[in-house]
Amino acid sequence: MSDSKETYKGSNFIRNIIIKDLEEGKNEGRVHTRFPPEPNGYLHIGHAKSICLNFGMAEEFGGKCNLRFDDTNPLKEDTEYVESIRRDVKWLGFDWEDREYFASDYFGKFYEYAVQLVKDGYAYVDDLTAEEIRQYRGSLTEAGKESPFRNRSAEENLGLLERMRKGEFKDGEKVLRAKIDMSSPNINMRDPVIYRIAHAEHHNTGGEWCIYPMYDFAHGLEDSIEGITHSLCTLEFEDHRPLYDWFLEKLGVYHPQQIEFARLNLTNTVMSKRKLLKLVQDKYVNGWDDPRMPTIAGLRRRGFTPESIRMFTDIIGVSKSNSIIEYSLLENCLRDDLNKRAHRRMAVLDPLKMVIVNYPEGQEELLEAENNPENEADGKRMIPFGRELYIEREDFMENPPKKYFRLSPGGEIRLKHAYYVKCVDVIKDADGNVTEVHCTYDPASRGGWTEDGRKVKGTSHWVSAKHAVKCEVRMYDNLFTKENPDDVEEGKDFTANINPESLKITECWGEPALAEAVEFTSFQFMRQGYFVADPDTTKEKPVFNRTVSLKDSWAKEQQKS
RNA sequence: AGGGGUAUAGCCAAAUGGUAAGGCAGCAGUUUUUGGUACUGUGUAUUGUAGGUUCGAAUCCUUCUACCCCUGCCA
Repeated sequence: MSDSKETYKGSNFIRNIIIKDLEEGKNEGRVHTRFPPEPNGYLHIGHAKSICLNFGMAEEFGGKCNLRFDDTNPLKEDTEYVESIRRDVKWLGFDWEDREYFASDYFGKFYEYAVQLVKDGYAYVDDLTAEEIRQYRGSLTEAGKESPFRNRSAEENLGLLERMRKGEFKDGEKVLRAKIDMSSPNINMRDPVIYRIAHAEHHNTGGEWCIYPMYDFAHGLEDSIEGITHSLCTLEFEDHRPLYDWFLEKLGVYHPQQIEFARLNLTNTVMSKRKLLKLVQDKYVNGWDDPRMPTIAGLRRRGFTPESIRMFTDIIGVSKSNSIIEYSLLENCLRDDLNKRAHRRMAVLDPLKMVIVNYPEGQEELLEAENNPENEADGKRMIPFGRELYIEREDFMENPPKKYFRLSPGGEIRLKHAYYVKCVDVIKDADGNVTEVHCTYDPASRGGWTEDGRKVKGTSHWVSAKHAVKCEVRMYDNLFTKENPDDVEEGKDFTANINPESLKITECWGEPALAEAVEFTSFQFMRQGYFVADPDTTKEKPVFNRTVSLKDSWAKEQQKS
């Protein structure tokens, strides 16, 4: 799974650290990572970066990578998300074998740790309200002040904690806090809450608990419990690290090494779970797997392949500087992969009728076409040809500009896999719009080639009018018009930048084989782009999503003038 | 003087004191039965700024600047 992929992998600071650790014999030569999502939303391309990094490092150094659900907040989590996360990680091509864990597996252990902290005088039960705790915390520039409940005895705290656990208090009535330093310049160290009361059903533990650990308490400890050697996380947790270190040290347990890296940002894309949730809930898109979403499920439905996403994460590298990757780089990786694998088909999106005037009426023939010029093993198929065809409207111009080498009056082009045709007449309607082009074909050019070495520069795709199947085509574009979707006027949010033309539903006329397309199969519609059969597809009504267009140097050429 | 980070070409990014890799984009070509693909060539980078140390600095020291993150009983 990693031959050509290797060439994209550059050096990065995390790999360098691991190599050094290995050389120094740390962790008995083990490399053990983990991917720790909270099951409160669908995974997106940013998570893919983390997944590829964590599983990739483990694989590269003969180590292991756990899948662990960080489900410490029952109010936000759901098994629907657990299932989608499993599916997405698997689809990306990674295997956590039997190492699927949940933070909730460790609730008992966390509680013991909390008791130990209380006994050792490192944690206390606080009666302050949430609002009061906030006020007592101080600000970025001012120290906080200590809670009046901060100096309760260990015995009293122990009793209170036990009663919290038994459900004797209401939500928010009390919390357990770490006793650290209310004047620390690092706000995370100002006696952070480590347990809160929530009489809520947990997706995994049901009604067993009514107190739940905070992420900051759980995270370092679960890594410790699992024997994680390299705990890779994003930059915003950098100043939480001293807190994790504090718990680990006070509890005297195994200490994983946390290394922070920069999140992935993409142009014309929002990545935060909050914003993605809003897009789904407010119906700006049709669900988490809408092909315009940067979710793994969305990308999959759009026609992305796991290989292309992995190639992308290899190419972009890993560092600590905030960066924004051009979306086109992702598309490039996709094209690169699909070019090698997608079978070619012909489909006409904007049809113009072509009549081959010297082709006998009623005659039909089958012409041979390779499925993929990049791979002979993909075989061939037969395509019906007849007197009446459809070609792409933009492949004909009555008064062509310079450098245009498609069809024009008197000109000759090649119909891909078929014949050379010469335009002999143009039919128009009353308004002067071209409705048909009449051509003659050269029978000696069968297959799209002649022995006389004649130069025919233009090649058009086509479809037999009689045999073509009508398909629905969903043309997707960026969901946001601006590179930075958050670039909005005062008082507006990112939804103001949603591209009103991010989805255009239209139809195309495809060669007959397209009616048989199986969902999630990608094709290159020749000279157009890559398209994938949507799950909505049926034999009666095939449905394709445009994954990405082909590069179009002619369009670029035209833009210059 | 709150704390923590980051600055290398349009976008990423390597280089750990030895004289600035690579990819993408752009530009110019070659090949081509996809204006696709493939291939070739192509960048005066004052390495954010100003100093310093050194035979030698993107790397070490100091100054300044810009940007990102942190005041959830979210993760």
